[in-house]
Order: sequence, then structure tokens, then C-alpha cells
Amino acid sequence: MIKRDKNISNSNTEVRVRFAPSPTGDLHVGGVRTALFNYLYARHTGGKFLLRIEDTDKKRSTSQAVQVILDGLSWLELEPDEEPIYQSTRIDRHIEAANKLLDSGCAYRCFCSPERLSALRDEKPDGEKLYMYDRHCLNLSNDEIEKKLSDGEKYALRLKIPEGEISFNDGVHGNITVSNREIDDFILLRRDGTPTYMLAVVVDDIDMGITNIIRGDDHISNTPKQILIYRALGQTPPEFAHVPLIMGPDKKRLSKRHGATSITEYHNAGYLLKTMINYLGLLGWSPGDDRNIINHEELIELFDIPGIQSKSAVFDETKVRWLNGQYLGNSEYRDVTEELNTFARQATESGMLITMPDSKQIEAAWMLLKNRVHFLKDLFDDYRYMFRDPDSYNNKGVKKHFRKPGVTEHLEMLKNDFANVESFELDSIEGIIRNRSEEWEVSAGKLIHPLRLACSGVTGGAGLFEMLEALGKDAVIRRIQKAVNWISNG
RNA sequence: GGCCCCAUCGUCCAGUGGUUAGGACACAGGGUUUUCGACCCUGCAACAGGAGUUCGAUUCUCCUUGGGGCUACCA
Repeated sequence: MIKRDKNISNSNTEVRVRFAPSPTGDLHVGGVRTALFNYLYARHTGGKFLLRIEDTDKKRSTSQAVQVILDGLSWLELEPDEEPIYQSTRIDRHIEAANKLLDSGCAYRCFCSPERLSALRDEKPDGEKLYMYDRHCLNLSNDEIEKKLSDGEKYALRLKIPEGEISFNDGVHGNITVSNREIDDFILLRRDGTPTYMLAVVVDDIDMGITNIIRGDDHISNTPKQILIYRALGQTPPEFAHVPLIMGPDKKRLSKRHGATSITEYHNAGYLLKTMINYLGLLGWSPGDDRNIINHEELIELFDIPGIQSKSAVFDETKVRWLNGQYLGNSEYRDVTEELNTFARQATESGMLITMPDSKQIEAAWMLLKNRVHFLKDLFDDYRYMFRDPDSYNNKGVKKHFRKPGVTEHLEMLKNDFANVESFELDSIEGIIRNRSEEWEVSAGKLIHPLRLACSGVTGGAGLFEMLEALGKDAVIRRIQKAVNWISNG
């Protein structure tokens, strides 16, 4: 009974949110977070998540740039529930709305030349008062207007801002009130007849049936203007929630100079989508507890507008990196097989690896090192010795472990032991080393360290026995021999 | 300059009209031990400042300071 009532009310007020990026060439992580919040809100409420491409600026908008957005959202699994709307295809609707505003007296023609406007602006003594249009054309008589029109003079359409004040309840910031005196008679339609952003957004949001606008903080001061358009059009504005922007470490708006900002870069760098969703989901929002790890389903279940932080957050690359390491450590080989292959191929093509490793090798290396890597590519980069013989040995390690009496002899003997063992496995490997250590009366470390250096070229890494097993008998024998030769010659 | 938003460890996120103000990343120290950028433990570290309300404010109000945003015939 109650449930049915709820359903009825839901069907009347189904939540419809949208992500409305302009295609500028990359998909910014800030934009992704906005998209994510919208998506989560839609999923949480059982509503719809829509995508609108704001491509009215033809100079900057290209189909490749649109594709970047589509690909990014697709990777993150933030697919819109309906076909994307392209703002550029809706210009007729925008103009229609503008004309309606003209007819109803809410807007007026402005014949002022750009020159006059800029002169007006320059006249203001340095910043004494903010520039606003002086309403020069507001009081033009009908005759004057007719004359200018018949003279073929171009005009822009301005919204006539009424007296009063606008206030709205922001889901994040609470009540926000702005005096209309602060609002310019801004332009709806340019002299060339094209709609401005301010108009287009409102008209599109109305037509798309948007009920909640979740967007960046930088739009707060646009909101009163847009509400004025809604009202002039006789429409009820949607609910607003303005999410604070993401900052760089210097507390300035996150931008290229801070490093990677596009989601594509993070994808290519080997971040998992789970990592990005987790990190971005918890950046500026929290379910009210102190968790750091959260998955997709929990996000949907718990996400709400009041949990959005009202202060801006700094994007911490160190923490995302750590988080990625967490997810990697918890991933099974089958979860990342495809991506590992991609990075292996890249490493091979770039010459980092000599030959493309086979899947058995990759899996063995992965199982050995997944808890130690922060990125998938680390496996073929920091730990490339898993796939190719070392061509140099760590200097400090050489001094410490190679330049000691008896080392080459020990290595030779161990090599023979390994060659003679029938099953080259963890236990047998350890057994050989432990036995020899006792027999020669040297600490196990005296054998382990040189072996590690010989087989990997470095002094750190996973446990030696596991590493040797993962490397395989042939490689171990080959590498020991190579190291012995190297020590003898150097 | 004007208008708007914001203010808890270096960073992210909790928290309460009375708390030893908590967790995570980072950092430092120690430990396990076969090494380590891996693991474990410990430590460091915050309520921006000033008034007011109150028996009592980190929490509520105001001011200051600081940071951010907007201020286009860009979006």
C-alpha cells in the first residue's frame, strides 16, 4: 500500500539529472566527478542520468573531442540512460524561446555596437564600480526600434532583469540570495542571432525535463540569472546542488600545470576504473563515516546530496596512487588479464621488454608482485626483470653481495643444485638453499642476497624463493651463470 | 574593485554545546626478516584569528583574515 503510493509519487517526479560538458579536448577529472555525482544520484533515486554535449562553440568543438567524453564515460561505466543531446542541434528551440521572451516583454532588443559597449566599460574608473549594461536600448520607442530594424541594424536580445532579489535553496550550500541589482541585463541572443550559453542551458534543461542540477560551484553565480530565465519562461526552476571544485595542491583550480587532469591520462597510466570511481566518489562527498574504500554498489546505495562537502577538495595524487595499489593487490589475475596484456605489449613495443611475455609468465609475475605494484605497468617497468635477464646489477648490491669471497663458488654450486632438482618449486628451492647454508656454515642471507642480485639485478623485491619459482628453472640457471661470468670478468 | 561560496592534522574524510577531537594518505621512528618502495606497530600533526550567545564553544551568530568562484555578444 505504502509502497504503491511511493511508486506513484516517484513516477510523477522521477529524478532526471544531466552531465553537460563542453567538448574541449579532454575529460577533466573534475568533470568526471560531477558526472559521477549525477550518475549516483540518478541511480540512488531510480531516476535517469542524461548527457548533453554543449558544443555550441564551434571553434572549440570537434567530433574527436566529443568522442573523448564518450569514451571516458564509457570506460568509467557512466553511460547515459538516453541518447546524448547535442546542444548545437537545438538552436532553433533556443531562438524560439528567446523570441517568446521578446514577445512577452521579458527581453528587449539591444542595438548597441560592441564598440559602444567596450567604451562604456573603459570609462569606469579603475574598478570603482562593476560594469553593467546601461540599458541604453531599453527605453527605445517603438518608432526608433522600427527605424533601426528597417535600416537593417543588427541587434542582440537582452533579458530585462526585474526589480527584487533571487533566492534559491542549494542542496549543498543552503539558502543563497542575490539582489537583482547585481545582475546585468545579460544577452540571450547575440547580434548574429545565435543563443548564448545562459539561454541554451535553461531551454535544454526544460526540454530534457531536468529535475535536479548537480554541477560545479563555478556556476553558483549563473544560477540566479538562469532562474530569471525560467521565470520569464513561466517555468519552475529545478533543484540545484553546486559541488565545490577540485583544486590542485596549491589550492588553485585543478589544471594541466598540476599534472594529469584528464581521465584519459589516468586510464592510460594504468589506474583502474574502480580506483577512480572510489577516489572521486569520496572526494567531496562522504557517507558520514570515515571509510576510504567504497565500491560502486555502496556508492549508489549511500549517495545523497547532503553528504556533499561544501568546501573544495584538493586532488591528492599520492592517495589515488595508494588506492590503486590497494585495488591491484586485491585483483585476481583474471580481473586484469586484458589490461596486463595491453601494458605488456606496450612495454615490448617500447623496448622495455625484449620479447612479449606469454600469459603464464605474466600470471606468475602478477601473483608474485600484485601486492607491491601501484600501477599495472609497474610490473613491466619496475619489475621487468621478471621477463628479461638483468643487464646490470645494482651498484650497492654488487659491493655488498658480489664482492665477497666465495660468492662465485657458492653461486656455481647452487646453480648445479637447481639444475639437478627434478621439481623446481618453492619447497625444493628453499630446501636447497637452507641445506647449503648449513653445510657451508654461512647464514642463509649470505646465499640469498647474491642469488637475488644475480637473478634480478636489484636488491629488493618479493621473497626470493617465490621469485625464483616464478622465474622458472631455466631462467634462474641462465641468470646465475651470467652473474658468475660478470663477477669473474669485473 | 563588486557580488557569491568556503574555512577540523600538510592532504582527504569523520565528529560533538561538555570528547584524550577519530580514521586514511603522506611523513618520522621501530619491528618482523632473506631484501624492500611490501607487511606490522608506534609517533608526529588540526578545530585560522577576534568578539558575542552560553555555566561551557571546535560546534551557534557577527567581524577580520585567508582561499576559491563569478563579474563576456565563452561555456
